[in-house]
Amino acid sequence: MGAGGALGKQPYVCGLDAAVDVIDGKWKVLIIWALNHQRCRFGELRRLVPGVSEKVLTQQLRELEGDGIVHREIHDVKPPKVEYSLTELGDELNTALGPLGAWGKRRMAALEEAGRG
Amino acid sequence: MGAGGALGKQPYVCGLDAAVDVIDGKWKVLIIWALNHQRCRFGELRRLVPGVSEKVLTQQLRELEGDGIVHREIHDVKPPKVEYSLTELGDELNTALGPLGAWGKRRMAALEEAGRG
DNA sequence: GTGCGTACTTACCTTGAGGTCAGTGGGGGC
DNA sequence: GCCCCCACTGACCTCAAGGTAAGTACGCAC
Repeated sequence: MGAGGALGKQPYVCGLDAAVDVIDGKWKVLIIWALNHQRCRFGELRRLVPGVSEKVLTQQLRELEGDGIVHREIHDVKPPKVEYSLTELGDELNTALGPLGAWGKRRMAALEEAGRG
Repeated sequence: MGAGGALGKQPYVCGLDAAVDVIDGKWKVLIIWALNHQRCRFGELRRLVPGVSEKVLTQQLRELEGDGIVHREIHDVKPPKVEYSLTELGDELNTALGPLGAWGKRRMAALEEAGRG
């Protein structure tokens, strides 16, 4: 799908379309979710988002950065140190994702309920 | 990506994860968005979601149906007639998508603003 | 009788997102 | 001396989502 970083496809049919374009990428919501709770170093994110490869993590972080969702801060020190955090825009995105997350949580509960029978 | 209809991947890391799993599929948000405004026949949806092929429309509608988002009603008449509409769950999903759509709309406006300079 | 519209299904093919793995260049632990 | 950790980058490969095109069975219009 069009996980294209800044200005993925365009033109968008509607706002949802534009939002999904930013979200699009296997790990992006998880990354955003992780960054909502704390600013993180690369390695921390890697651990917080179980399953991502380093390549794809870097890639999706760059795309989120290009879309103005994530801020990247490089500390030029002996062992490299890079910190990621949400921008204000990213924070707003996260807030907008809140209801969706709540809906999903209800679905998870319903699914589990059904699973147990 | 894992556009797997009912129970796409599981287990989910969080609610967002579970929600995105349902949404996942190139045209699904557009389909849901279209169905929010009106119940539609297959051909109508085809026209409302510009760019989908018949195959993929059918496919994603079936997945949404499997996830309990969309209701499919077959009228057994001379020229086939099938109507699609949102279930209550689907309606809730759509509501949950509202803030995200609003966020995307703001982004579209900002993008356009930047585009004009 | 040719063609369009309805709602699909099926076979085949392309594309690119994501996975795997190896390399980089220093620092610190044992 | 060896290996891990930091934060990446680049080459290569896979796989499945999605695109394309054709077929189905029926009715109506012209």
